[in-house]
Amino acid sequence: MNDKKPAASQRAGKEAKRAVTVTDIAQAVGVSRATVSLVLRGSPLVNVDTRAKVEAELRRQRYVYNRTAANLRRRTSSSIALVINDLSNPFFAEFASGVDEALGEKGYVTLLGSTSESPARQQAVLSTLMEHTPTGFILSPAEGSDTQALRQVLGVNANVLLFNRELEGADWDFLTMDNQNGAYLATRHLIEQGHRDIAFFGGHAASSSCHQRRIGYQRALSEAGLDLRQDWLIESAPNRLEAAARTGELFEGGQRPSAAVCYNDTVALGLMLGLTSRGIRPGADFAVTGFDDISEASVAVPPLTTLTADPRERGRQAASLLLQRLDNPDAAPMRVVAPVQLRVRESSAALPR
Amino acid sequence: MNDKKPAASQRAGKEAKRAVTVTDIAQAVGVSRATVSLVLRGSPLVNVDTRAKVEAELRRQRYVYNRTAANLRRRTSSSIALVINDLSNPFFAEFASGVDEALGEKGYVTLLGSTSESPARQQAVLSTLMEHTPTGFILSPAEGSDTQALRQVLGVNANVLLFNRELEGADWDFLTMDNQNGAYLATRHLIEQGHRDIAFFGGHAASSSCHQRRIGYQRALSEAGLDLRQDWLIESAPNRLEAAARTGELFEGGQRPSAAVCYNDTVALGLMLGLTSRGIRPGADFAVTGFDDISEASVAVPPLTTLTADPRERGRQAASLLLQRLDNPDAAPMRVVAPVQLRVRESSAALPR
DNA sequence: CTGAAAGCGCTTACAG
DNA sequence: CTGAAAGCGCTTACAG
Repeated sequence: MNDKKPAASQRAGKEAKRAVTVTDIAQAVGVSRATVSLVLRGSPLVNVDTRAKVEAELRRQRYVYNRTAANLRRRTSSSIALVINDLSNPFFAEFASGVDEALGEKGYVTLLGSTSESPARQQAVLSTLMEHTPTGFILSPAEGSDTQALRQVLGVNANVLLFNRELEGADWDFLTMDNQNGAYLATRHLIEQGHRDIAFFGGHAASSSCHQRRIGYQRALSEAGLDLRQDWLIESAPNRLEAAARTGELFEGGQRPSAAVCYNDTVALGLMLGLTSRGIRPGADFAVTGFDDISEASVAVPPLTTLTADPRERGRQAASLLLQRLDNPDAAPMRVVAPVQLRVRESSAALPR
Repeated sequence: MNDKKPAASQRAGKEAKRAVTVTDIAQAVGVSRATVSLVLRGSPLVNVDTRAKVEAELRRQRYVYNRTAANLRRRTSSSIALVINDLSNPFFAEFASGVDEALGEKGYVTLLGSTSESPARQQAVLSTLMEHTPTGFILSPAEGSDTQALRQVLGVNANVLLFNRELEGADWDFLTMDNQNGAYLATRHLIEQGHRDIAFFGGHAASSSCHQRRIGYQRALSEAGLDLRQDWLIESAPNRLEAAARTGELFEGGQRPSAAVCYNDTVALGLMLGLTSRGIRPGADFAVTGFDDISEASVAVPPLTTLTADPRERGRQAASLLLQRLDNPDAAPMRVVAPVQLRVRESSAALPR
């Protein structure tokens, strides 16, 4: 039990008006509660007339099915918990929207949780959600999550689908963008535009997605016979402010890059800010690519070349993978890599020589 | 009961591993279930030693509190339903984020629902959510919602907070941006920039927020001694595409406006697109203002002058208002107007004469 | 085809 | 301070 949290309030009214129950309906019609229950669950066993009478009474009394009670008795659940870092990130908002949509179609309700990238809050949120007995979890783990601690709070046999961030030693299902290929595509695109001095900008090297993206970047470089320079691997928290602040690090060495593959769109937008404030025009003097295709990417100045993963569709996919898992609890963990497409815009134009 | 929806799956494993219950703990320790329950709920009645033994056993068996069972018995609920049109709208995503954050702090869990602006889907979603017995609803109604139908599905004594869209004949609590004052501020700002021919562009006149905004617009005009022209009141669905398509309607009359107060940012962004495609440069040849300050507003070309309402803070406020209502079910309906601030950017520059 | 009984996991008077 | 009993609203064998 969670001892920090107070709450849980009485239903409206001093003396909570009792809701209409199967008992009320049964009495009114003159049948047993079992019969009412069978009608509710659409059993074919019930006599047509009995069914009709019960259904009429159900409507008359405006009966509302109490699914939580039914779930308790049946030892099932009709909810799924969706836990993400931050709904105000448009990528995750789209994702959440897709999850909720797909779950709703299957009769599940979505329990929401957000962690603000804090592993501690994540533990607290998951623990609270567990008390509501969701059938499963769709979790985009906070950076720095501890797999052990997660397993602890989620229990051994929980149905969990990890999204976006891989976890050391976790044997849960995992859905990820094709980070490596995405960064590869972006880098190759820049090379095709004539760039030879290309940095990789932003993200935390420790995070699995940043790691994957750097590998793709590296692969494209080496395929083109270009050297990888350690001083052009620049880390930054994935927010605009820090990215802008770290812009200078690109130009500290003797040789200066003419382009940067950025960890994601937010970082790329920050970098463009940083460039502009130095009098370097993104898209004209310096090429930039992002990752995610958030809605701001297309309206940025210049519009941002990026990789699109269709987050809403990823959400639907995540939901569907989790539901598959429910039907098949003993199957081996799945690892699904969703494809990613390059969206070329003006931020990655060829530079005049 | 909802007859369209199937679903609700067994817990993991062919034969669902029984979860650890108070009974298990009670047996292991050699006390009654009542005592375990008292320990769980932190009752001071329990002997210190007994408590310690129970708590140790709770940890040892990794007991997880089943709050849904407790809620059933106590006739309470610890969830609140949040129903919005579209999570992928950044304004609502921020709002949802604030709601969830504030509810979480009070020990509530958020049930998510989205309607895609469809009243029919809204009914279905609300009906499903009702079966999960949430304590209350935070609802941003779909356009064209039927108050009667809503009251029907939500029941008489439901705790409901309406957000953003007023509903004819509804006596639920209502939280709204200051639409009227916002549009007034935007219009006055354009007048101060030297504009005298100002249109109001976008939104459905039937929607309450559009209606309010038009009133504010009108008030600013009349204060400045400017005439209201019916042909400069142009409707458009609040999406970018339709707004862009309707751009032409601004220039059909003899006299052409030099500026437009737009229903919201999305419409303004669409209008800017429409202007550009006609060779009219927004911010240089034609001034534009929006409403909402979505994240794209600041990175648009040119950056969009708009009204900011701090949607995350509105979310927190909505949560807090609903919780107030729970404590005070018999108070009169509240009507709360949240202030709105003008954010001046380049899209509303003074035009060269 | 229908009903009586037991039970999901918890809590709450009521005794003692 | 602790336990026995009843019950939240539902469902599920089991009889008949």
